[in-house]
Amino acid sequence: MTDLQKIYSRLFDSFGPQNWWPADTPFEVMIGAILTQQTSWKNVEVAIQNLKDKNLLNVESLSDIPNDELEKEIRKTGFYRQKSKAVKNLVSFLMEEYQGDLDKMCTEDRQELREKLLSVKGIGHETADSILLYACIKPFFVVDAYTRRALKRLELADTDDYEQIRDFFESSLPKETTLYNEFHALWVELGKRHCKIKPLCDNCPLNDMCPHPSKTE
DNA sequence: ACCCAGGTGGCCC
DNA sequence: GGGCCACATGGG
Repeated sequence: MTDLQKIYSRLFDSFGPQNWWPADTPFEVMIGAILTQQTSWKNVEVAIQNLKDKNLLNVESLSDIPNDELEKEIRKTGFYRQKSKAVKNLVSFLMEEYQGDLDKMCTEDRQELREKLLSVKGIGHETADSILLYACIKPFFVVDAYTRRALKRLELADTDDYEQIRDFFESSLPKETTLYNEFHALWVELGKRHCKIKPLCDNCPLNDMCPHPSKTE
């Protein structure tokens, strides 16, 4: 059993299945992925509900809505001017490349699709991979800040580079979307429980795996 | 009055 | 290829 498989087992046994992404449709996943950038999910839920209440959570409406009106709906998620532009950029991309058809987007070659998503302004590595994994169900491992900090803490990775860490996961684990899905969600759950600082936390399922569990800086 | 949150892009060297 | 920085609201 590899270190990563062991960690996954510990997290799964402690926190249980996370059943991500919390959304009703793949389109909702994509918009949520942008809105949750550097923002707690609680605030994103409000914004998503605002959009749903006004029947704005679809490609056509978000294509037509003026930027300042969209900003109002998503204000609570922070960085709302940037995120509003990112959402508009994404729906423009969807319309131009796939006539607004998400299924069409997801049938494209996975590497090419990733490159295209990354070329959309406002969509970076994590957002692109979140869309690929949770909206298109393609095996890309999503790496977030929690994951990087924990890997470094556990001395399993000596880099901060996103692509290297993603490659580490993808080459160490079976290429299963359900595994990638749960694993990333479990890292986030670990982070939410404040297991990100040294020592990871009280009752953290990974504490005894830390190289220096009682080191005091 | 801090610090952090399921990041990203634009600079600079 | 890194190291800063602005971006913005809400909750502890």
